[in-house]
Amino acid sequence: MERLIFHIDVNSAYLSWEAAFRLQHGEELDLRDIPSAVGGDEASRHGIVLTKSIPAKKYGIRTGETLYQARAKCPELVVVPPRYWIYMQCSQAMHEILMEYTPRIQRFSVDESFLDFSGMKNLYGDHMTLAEAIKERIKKELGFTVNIGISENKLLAKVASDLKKPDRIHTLFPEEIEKKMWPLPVEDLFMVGRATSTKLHNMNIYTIGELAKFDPELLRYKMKSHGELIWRYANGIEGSDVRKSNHMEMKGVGNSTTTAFDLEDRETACRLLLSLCETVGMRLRYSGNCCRVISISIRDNSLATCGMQKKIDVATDSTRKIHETACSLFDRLWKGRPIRHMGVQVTELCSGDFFQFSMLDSFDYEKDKKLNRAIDEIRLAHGAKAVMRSSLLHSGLSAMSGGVGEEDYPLMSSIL
DNA sequence: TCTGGGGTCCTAGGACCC
DNA sequence: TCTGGGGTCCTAGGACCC
Repeated sequence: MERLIFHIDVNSAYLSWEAAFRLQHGEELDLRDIPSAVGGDEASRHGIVLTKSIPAKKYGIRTGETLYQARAKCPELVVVPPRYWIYMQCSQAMHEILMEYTPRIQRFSVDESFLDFSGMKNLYGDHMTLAEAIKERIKKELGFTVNIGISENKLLAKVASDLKKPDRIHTLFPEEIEKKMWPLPVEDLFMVGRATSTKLHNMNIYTIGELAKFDPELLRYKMKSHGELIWRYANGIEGSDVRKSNHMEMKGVGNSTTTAFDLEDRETACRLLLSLCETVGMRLRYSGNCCRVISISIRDNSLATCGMQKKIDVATDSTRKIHETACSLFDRLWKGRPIRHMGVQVTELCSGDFFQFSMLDSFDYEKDKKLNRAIDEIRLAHGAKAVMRSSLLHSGLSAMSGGVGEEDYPLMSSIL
């Protein structure tokens, strides 16, 4: 059957949402019209550009660079802090509009979705008219613009939505590949990042077209399966389904944070690990999973990162068990350098729906399970700060660490 | 070019088994 | 004891995405 895939991409998502929210609340200035950026707090060492406005882009400001560097390029840059709960609501509101058009939606990220309109021609007619209707409705009802890419598969639709911004609709059907996609620089291709583009340049490949016409055997030899993958992408070959993502099939859960100041002693480090483990443990239980592998990562003040993982004998969803393992990993991994950043990840998930028991462990699983469940319920109802480990009191660390920088961030909002 | 946080997948080396 | 080979598991690290 002939396939018809849309890729919807919010233009400068965080910044657009921030701007729309401010306008709705009486602010005169539209952040999208001036050089502006959403950025983290520099005092706590989170000072990077998360999203920039189109006028800011004209100054050469790039996502991910430090606010210090950004201001060097544009001294009058207006920087606003992120407010993630607003973005979640905007994302959800857009999703609800999209759902009116088709249930076949894959939320690819907070600001990107794939829609499958295959075999619905009788229902919607011309794809350009349909895309126009969706785009205008989002603009009118929610106050922000999107790009829509249209093609026969997800890869081409995604490349299409990236062509020219903002507020645009592009098609990229197979017969258009040569004209619209092949002249683009290779780094514009999905899955060609910095390391790959360097390798490709060394092979004298600079455009997607040059990659498409290159010998796939040689690419395979030099870059393994990834070489073959990007060769297929360059030729527009991709066939994955638009499928609903549900959190039951997550592969892992993690939480990491950069601390406001370097950590120099084990006690404080293990307390931070506890805070991270609280978040990971709760998300893990919320997803209905247990994990079999626990890992930590440490970035020191020289920005060197290292990690270590351990496979445990019995799958667990216990915050305490995760924390015990994390601390033992820390003791093996840490060489004493001041710590800038730490993370906890759990992987190899399996259903949490079975009885955990180990003769070798005196720890009372049933008691711990009840405790975790009770704490989770209180936090869902009253927020992360409602319950706090006594060891974290007066430590300057949050009860639950998280990337949002907001103590009262509503946990597990409707998204994902 | 030195900064965030949340993910996924792949690869290579070592241990261990047959 | 040495040499050869195949398979799996575990772990560290890299690359990519948003």
